[in-house]
Amino acid sequence: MPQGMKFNVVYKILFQTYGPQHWWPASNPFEVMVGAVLTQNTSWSNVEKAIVNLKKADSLNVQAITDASDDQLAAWLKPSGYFNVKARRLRNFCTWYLRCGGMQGLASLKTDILRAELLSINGIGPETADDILLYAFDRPVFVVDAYTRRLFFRLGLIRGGEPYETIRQLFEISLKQRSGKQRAMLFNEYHALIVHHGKYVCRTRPLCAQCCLAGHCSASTMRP
DNA sequence: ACCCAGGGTCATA
DNA sequence: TATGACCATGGG
Repeated sequence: MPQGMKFNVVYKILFQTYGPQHWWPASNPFEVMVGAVLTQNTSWSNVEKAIVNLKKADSLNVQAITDASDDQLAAWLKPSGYFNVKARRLRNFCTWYLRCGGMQGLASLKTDILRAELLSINGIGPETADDILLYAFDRPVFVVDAYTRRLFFRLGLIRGGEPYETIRQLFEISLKQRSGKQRAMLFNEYHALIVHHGKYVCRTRPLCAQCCLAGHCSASTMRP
């Protein structure tokens, strides 16, 4: 079987195993963007606590975050870790968001331009930018994260150490034959499935057969 | 007590 | 280009 075809097969198996995931877990695009920054190298359960803090203060919006003091912002973000860094990154993001005219102005940009704009923000790297492009703007961009690298290394479809951009393009080239909207929907579900699967496999055995696909490993720390 | 999590920046070679 | 230090909380 051609290598490119295997990326389609893996999707099929994941979907048949776990079913649709309804991602991103957020109620609106701005909340997606905030969550994308807060979840950098951080478990989602910790991010949720910070999101709750912002909501309780009625501050999960550009204006409130922009108006808040550094100390106040850091206090809300505390449970998500790296709170001083993330407070600065969230502020950088909000400044950019307002300068670009909010969702209205940003939605009118072509994907390449929007991606370059996001990457110009200090604190927004490739994965965070792609989370935002895919889950807040419905753009057909594939998100590559640590789970993606681990799974596809185990499946023998990548070497694991490739640059982010190399792996992203591998997915986007292999997953073709669809319209932009259909691609966005596929990429959305695919990444969500990879993360879901990744939470239930072990991370200690580099080439654990149980962790490749279908079936959970006895060495997993998080069994369903 | 230790390991890790839905990364990114910056300094250094 | 490619490593390494650093950021910090909460759950297993």
